[in-house]
Amino acid sequence: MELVQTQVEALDLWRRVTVTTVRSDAPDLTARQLAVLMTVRLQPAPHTVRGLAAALNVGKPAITRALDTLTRLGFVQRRRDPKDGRNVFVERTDKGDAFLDQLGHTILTGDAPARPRLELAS
Amino acid sequence: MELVQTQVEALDLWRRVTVTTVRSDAPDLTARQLAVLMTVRLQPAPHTVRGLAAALNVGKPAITRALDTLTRLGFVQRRRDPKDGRNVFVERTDKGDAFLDQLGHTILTGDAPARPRLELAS
DNA sequence: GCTCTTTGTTTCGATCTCGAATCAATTGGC
DNA sequence: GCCAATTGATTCGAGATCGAAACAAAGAGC
Repeated sequence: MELVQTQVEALDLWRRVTVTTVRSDAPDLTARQLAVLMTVRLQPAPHTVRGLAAALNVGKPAITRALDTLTRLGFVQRRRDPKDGRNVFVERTDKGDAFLDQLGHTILTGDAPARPRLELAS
Repeated sequence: MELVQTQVEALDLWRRVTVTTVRSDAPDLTARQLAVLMTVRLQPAPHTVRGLAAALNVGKPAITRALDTLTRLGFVQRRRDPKDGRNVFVERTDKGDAFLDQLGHTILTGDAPARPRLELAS
């Protein structure tokens, strides 16, 4: 059960996932924002603004702005380094993890995200 | 040789490709722009503004703007329907195909795009 | 021929992002 | 203690994008 073998299959997988995210009501993240979010989730901690800027080859202000957006969405959180007050650690959140889990599910299965429409029902 | 099996592997594949595109000097396309470009490339022709808007579940002005950007980049081209002057067909270009081929290569291999830095050398 | 419908584009104000430069806060060297 | 270096945030003007509404052009129906 191979998910992708050829280049066309790889591109079509990317297309299906991209179209699904565009169609969904989930927030449309920039490539940079998504790269930050996934790096924080999948790469070993700790993550600093400087480190993320170096990893993504962009300026620090770009990281700060991406973190502003991701924090506003509740997908990551900032925490001051108690040892060195200049550093800011970027940490995962449950909401960010849920967003990425949904994306992973879409990549694997091609399904649109299960709609959390009834969250107020309980 | 399975490329992705688990959700974490799928997400990490997405992360590597996203980070590679962010780091590269290739134009950063919006998710919508990329969805339009891939749909034009991978789905059967013809493609109209209205059809793309329906497929991606966005308004027609959003498609027009995405086409403006993609046309400016030379990644797609517009052509009037000779049979019905109201329709605009969106067609592939060599440059758009090359961009997507590079993306497909990155997805399959994880490699950064081969730099076309020496194109003036010949 | 005239009107209604369809298709794609443009305008509008608001919001967001960008890179470069500047700023504020903290730490380290001496 | 004091000054330079480091880190992250902020400002600035320019440019891009957004959704909704208004618009222009072409075709369809009668």
